[in-house]
Amino acid sequence: MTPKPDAFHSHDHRHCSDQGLQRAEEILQSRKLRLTPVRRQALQILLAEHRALGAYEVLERLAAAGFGNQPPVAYRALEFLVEQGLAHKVRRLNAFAACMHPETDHAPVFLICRGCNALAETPAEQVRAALNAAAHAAGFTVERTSIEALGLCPACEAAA
Amino acid sequence: MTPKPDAFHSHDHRHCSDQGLQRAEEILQSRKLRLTPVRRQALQILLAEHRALGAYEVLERLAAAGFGNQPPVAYRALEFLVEQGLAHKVRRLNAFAACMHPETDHAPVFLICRGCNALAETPAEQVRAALNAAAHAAGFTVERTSIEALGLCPACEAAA
DNA sequence: TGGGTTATGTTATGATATAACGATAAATAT
DNA sequence: ATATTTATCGTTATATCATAACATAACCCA
Ligand SMILES: [Zn+2]
Ligand SMILES: [Zn+2]
Ligand SMILES: [Zn+2]
Ligand SMILES: [Zn+2]
Repeated sequence: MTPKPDAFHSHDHRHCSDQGLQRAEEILQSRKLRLTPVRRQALQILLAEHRALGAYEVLERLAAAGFGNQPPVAYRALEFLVEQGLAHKVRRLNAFAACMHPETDHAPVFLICRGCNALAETPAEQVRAALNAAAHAAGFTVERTSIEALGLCPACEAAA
Repeated sequence: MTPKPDAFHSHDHRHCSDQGLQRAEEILQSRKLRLTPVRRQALQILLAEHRALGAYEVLERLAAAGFGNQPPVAYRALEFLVEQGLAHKVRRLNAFAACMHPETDHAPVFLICRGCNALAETPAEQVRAALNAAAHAAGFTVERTSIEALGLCPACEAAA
């Protein structure tokens, strides 16, 4: 079978980026929230790469684009994007990544390549279902999850 | 059915703690590695509670027990314990917890109560299997995982 | 246009983590 | 036993990640 285009396979990335922005606009409009210039720029910065960026990395680029250059500038924009499900925090990396399907599937499962730093958000209903089942067996009520795998993407695995 | 005794249910905790230390000794002896005084004390500090402790929290207690009081003292001991599978890092909390079954089941799945900070390590073969399957479908080779759920333990849920 | 609300810039500080180096203790090899 | 090597520990310094607090500016809606 043909592999789906994802972070691990070359693809027309302009498409990811443009579509990401467009969806964000729609989503926020429907929620009557504002995609202000900093937020928009922060999202574009994240969308520009299929990898997670540290807050200070985002900050540098925001500053280069004419915005403030103090940490809260980046953290606030990122916090907003995360709250709205337009970005996620990758806990293993203390870093942030744009969400690749902001409308559905909102508890992300990440695959992080330690070779090239590529980050893929994989649909994983079943992983969440299994986690919910395990939690339920312990009488635990799940509110948020972090599910992340570190390893090698196909290309880096082949190279190794 | 009767709930298993775990972090979320009252139990003879002395047992957890004593057994944890004893297993650690056996495991390290079999690997010809040393459970030095700082390492032993760090493990006891983690074993004392069914919750995750920040490195600086551990450091305070190490210092109070007569060890050095600079960050590397704690970080080194914790790093060793984590490498040996005797403790885990809880990424959502940037904190560390003793492993509750150091011999088996070595990719932990954590349930973190946001009400009382209790932390349970739950056996979750199926969660890992599902994650491995999802990764495999993307051609990704999994090396390490972080699987964590934040929510409410039975007691806190009942209280809410 | 006034007045509440939301968002941004800025200063300062807090929290988490590691690099580097010298001193000490333990294991190993004569 | 003593020398040599290796692992561990203490300490200083610094890097990295994150937020509190407050002033200013933009937006929104009477
Ligand atoms: Zn997502
Ligand atoms: Zn890769
Ligand atoms: Zn216990
Ligand atoms: Zn609880």
